[in-house]
Formats: sequence, structure tokens, C-alpha cells
Amino acid sequence: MHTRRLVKRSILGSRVYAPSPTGDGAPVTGVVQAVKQEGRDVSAAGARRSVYTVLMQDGSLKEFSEEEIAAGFNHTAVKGPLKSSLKSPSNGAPEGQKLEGGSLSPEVVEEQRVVDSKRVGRDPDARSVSLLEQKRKVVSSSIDVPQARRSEEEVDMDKVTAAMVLTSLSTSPLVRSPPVKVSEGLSGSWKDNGSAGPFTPSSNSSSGGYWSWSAPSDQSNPSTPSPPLSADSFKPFRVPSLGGVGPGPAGPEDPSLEEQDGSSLLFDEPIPRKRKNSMKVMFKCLWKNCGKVLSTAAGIQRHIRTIHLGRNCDSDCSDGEEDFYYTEIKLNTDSVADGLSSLSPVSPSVLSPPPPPPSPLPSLSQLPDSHRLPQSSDTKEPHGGGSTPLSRSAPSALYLIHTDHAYQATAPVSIPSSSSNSAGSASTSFTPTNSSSFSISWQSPPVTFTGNTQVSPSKSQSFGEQRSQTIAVLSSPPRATTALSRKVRSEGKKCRKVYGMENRDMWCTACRWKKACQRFTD
DNA sequence: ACTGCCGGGAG
DNA sequence: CTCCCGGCAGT
Repeated sequence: MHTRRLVKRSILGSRVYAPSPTGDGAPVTGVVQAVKQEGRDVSAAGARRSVYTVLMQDGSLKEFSEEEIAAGFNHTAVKGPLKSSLKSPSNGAPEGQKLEGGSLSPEVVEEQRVVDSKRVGRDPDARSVSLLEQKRKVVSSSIDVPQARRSEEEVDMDKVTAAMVLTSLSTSPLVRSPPVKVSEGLSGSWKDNGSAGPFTPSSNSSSGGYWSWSAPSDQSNPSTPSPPLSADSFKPFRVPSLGGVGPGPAGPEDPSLEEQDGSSLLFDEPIPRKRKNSMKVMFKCLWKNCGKVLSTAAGIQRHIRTIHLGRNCDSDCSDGEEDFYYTEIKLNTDSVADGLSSLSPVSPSVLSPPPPPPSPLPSLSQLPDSHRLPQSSDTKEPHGGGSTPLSRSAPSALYLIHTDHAYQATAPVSIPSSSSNSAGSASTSFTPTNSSSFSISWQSPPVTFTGNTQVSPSKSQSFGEQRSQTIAVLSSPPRATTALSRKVRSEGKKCRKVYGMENRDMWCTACRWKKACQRFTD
């Protein structure tokens, strides 16, 4: 199991010297594309060596053993026979693209690497190899492969990749927008100015799904101030935590995000253990007395713009104000059979969660009632009672809400105190200065974490980075869900305690498997 | 830090 | 299916 994890970045992407293919002694440089362990499992009598797939200067891919590359480092220019063609442990067509011209998408390389590491390192004879090579040509020429990256760019990949990873981490809600949006929204701006290089947003939309935990919240795209803004004013706004990345590479954020999935596949663990994503994203209008929920950001924006803001013009003239009036919600598609019904656009105003912990939930069916009262805009004064106006909103157990705008985020945060806590604690503890001004301007935002548990703003708040804090809080599911799903930690003795680690074989199987103990249940 | 155990992977 | 383990969350 370790072996799986051993093969890791480090050397990937680094430039190495390698023996010249022509054998004339001049060392050539290349960039390591992949590393694989040879003879790991079966044959090879335990000789575990690494084989590096190197992207050569001329764009071709070769494989080198560890020694060869090491020799190259020392400039001794080993003229040893290149093993690329003979050595390549081929026995299947799929890896064929490997040797062909430098146009390999990272995915291909990655995939090939995986395949390789699983395969038995067989030694084919030269003839069969050459046959295979013939075959490969056909294969590779018929595969639609994106243009190769040049090797200089490859060198920069580390930096860029790191930056992009940071970016994607810090800009959670913005991650990934539908390609269409990207091209239309950005075509004018920074896409042209400079770095169009490796990050053409074209290639594969297929790799998108893995890794993005956040929803496709494209709504900020149309509404963002758009082209004229310089990268300076643009970046800090959306990517606050992006520290010292040069103006150049940091530019093509969005277009590259698609790509980044691919590259992270290459440089990271193939696929970070993926959580099953049963969330569906909807957008909910926050306008007073309007709970309209639409499935697309564009839709909700249009709704707000036309219905509430009374504007008729197209999305072009939007100044982004709509953003303030809707929020993104994630519904748990598993458990919302009934929740969905209340969410559907048909019943726009029927959203009221079972009131927080104290009361035994009155079942969702009586919702419409409680909501009836015209939501006074008094806000923030939590009538200290069961059905405050604020309690209208989502059943927190069913779906999570998180807003897209950090500034917007402060509002919901100051709210939750209303329903479950008695006034003071939460709100005061959270918003440092002008909490009042904020909470006023947000009329009864349905965003709520009230749930059955208090939001845990108190957990470890350092106001220094309240911004990121809030984001974190917002995007994390309400405790309620986990509390429900996870059993309360049982107190009784368990096998581990009783027998101890040394007597592990005396444990019940469940305990041995780290499952819920079957022997000492309670 | 320790512990219980869920979720998920490997075989 | 069994077996195992990463990682989360409660203590």
C-alpha cells in the first residue's frame, strides 16, 4: 500500500539531462513527465528501479532509467543505448502514444503511467516492438491530442500549478464555470493579453468532475466588472488570498481551472479520494417574500433583475447587484425527496425549517402557515420565540447554503443567533465592528445555519482572517447533518479498551476493522 | 493525544 | 464478501 503512494511528484516536471538520442555525446535536456517503478510486483527479481519518461527538447518522449538520467546530471553524457524503444515494456496498444511526437496530454501520460506500473515488465523482442510502433502511429494520429506544451513552460509548471492549487482552494465558489460562460465573459479581457500558452480552455471538459467540490457558481462571472478592470483590481477582489504570484501566470485563472484538473491529476495523487457528491446546486432568491429557487445562476439573476429590480435590459447592463439578492444552496439530493417539493419553483414562498432544537419538529407539512406573516424588515431582533420570521428558510438538515460573496457572508453569520440563541452571544462574538449596519441591510436573509446546533463561530475565531473564516464556516455543512448521521460517541468499554492493542486478535471483528463495536454495544 | 467508527478501497 | 485503513469527530 505504500508503494502506491511512493510514486509522487518531486521529480516530475524537473529538467534533466539525458543521453543524446543520436549518440553523439551531446547531452540533451528534457523534462520529466512521469516516473514509474519497474519490476515492482512480479518479475525483475526485486530489482526495483525507476524509469522516467522524459519529454525531450524536440518534443518527443523517451524513457530513461535512473542511472541514465543521473549520468546526464553529471554531464558525462553517457552514450549508452537508449532504451526507449527496446526497453519500453510494451505489450499493449494503449500506451502507444508514448513515443510519438510531443503532443501528449497530461492525462495520457498519467494514464499510461498507471498502466505501466501495473503491468508486468515483460521483455518483448525487437520485432514485435517495431510492429507495435507501426500500430502506434496509427493510433496516435487518430487521437485528438491537444497541442504540446513546450518544455520551458514545463519548468514553470511547478510554480503555476502551486499557484493554481492555491487559487482554487481559496476561491471556492468561483471554481469552475461552464465553459460557455467563460468564453463569452472573458473573451475580451485577459485571455488575449499574453499568456495563452498551455492554458487553452479547450481540451477536455471531461476531466472536470473529479475534484471540484464546489458548485458551478457561475453567477459571478456575468456580473463581475468585466474586461476594463485591470488585473490588479480584479484579482484581489476575487482571489484575496492569492499572495505573490506574478501578474502573468495568475491571469488566466478561470480558463486554466479546467486545465488544472488535468494537471493536478498529473502532479498529485491520481484522484484524491473522492467524496460522493450528492449535492445539487440551486439558487434562491433572497428578496423579501420571494423564495424563488432556480437551478441556474443566470436564471435567478434574470429573475431578480426583472422582477425585483425592475430592469428590462439584458444581462449586459447588470451591475452585479443581483448577486446580493440570491444565494446558492446545495441540496442533498439523497434525502430531499420531500424537501425538494418544497423547494420547487412552484411554491416560491414556502420555506420554513423545522424550528431549532427545543421543539419537537412539527413536520414539514405545516410550513406554509408559519411563513405567512409578512416578514417585517425588523430583522435581527429575534422575537425570542419559536417561529421567528428568520426561521423561514431551508431545513438545514436537508441542504446547505453557502453564499458566494464574502461580504454577503457576514449577514447570515450574524443572523443565526436569532432563532436558537438568546440574542447576544453569537452575533456579538462574530462581527467585530459594524455588525449592525450589515444585518440591517439584509432583510431576513433566509440563509441560516440555525439548524439544531449553534453555528460554531466561537470555535476558534481569530478576527484577523474573518473573511476566510466565514467562508470556511459557510461552506462547511451545518453540524446538524453530521450530528444526525454520526452516532453519538458511545461511552462504554470497547474491545480496544478492554483488550488493548496488544490483544487485538481478541477484539470483535468490527473493532478490528474499525467499525462499530459489536461486542460492547450500548 | 486518544479513541470510536464511517466511508471507502483492495482483493 | 472480508479485511483494512484514512480521516473525522468526540473525549
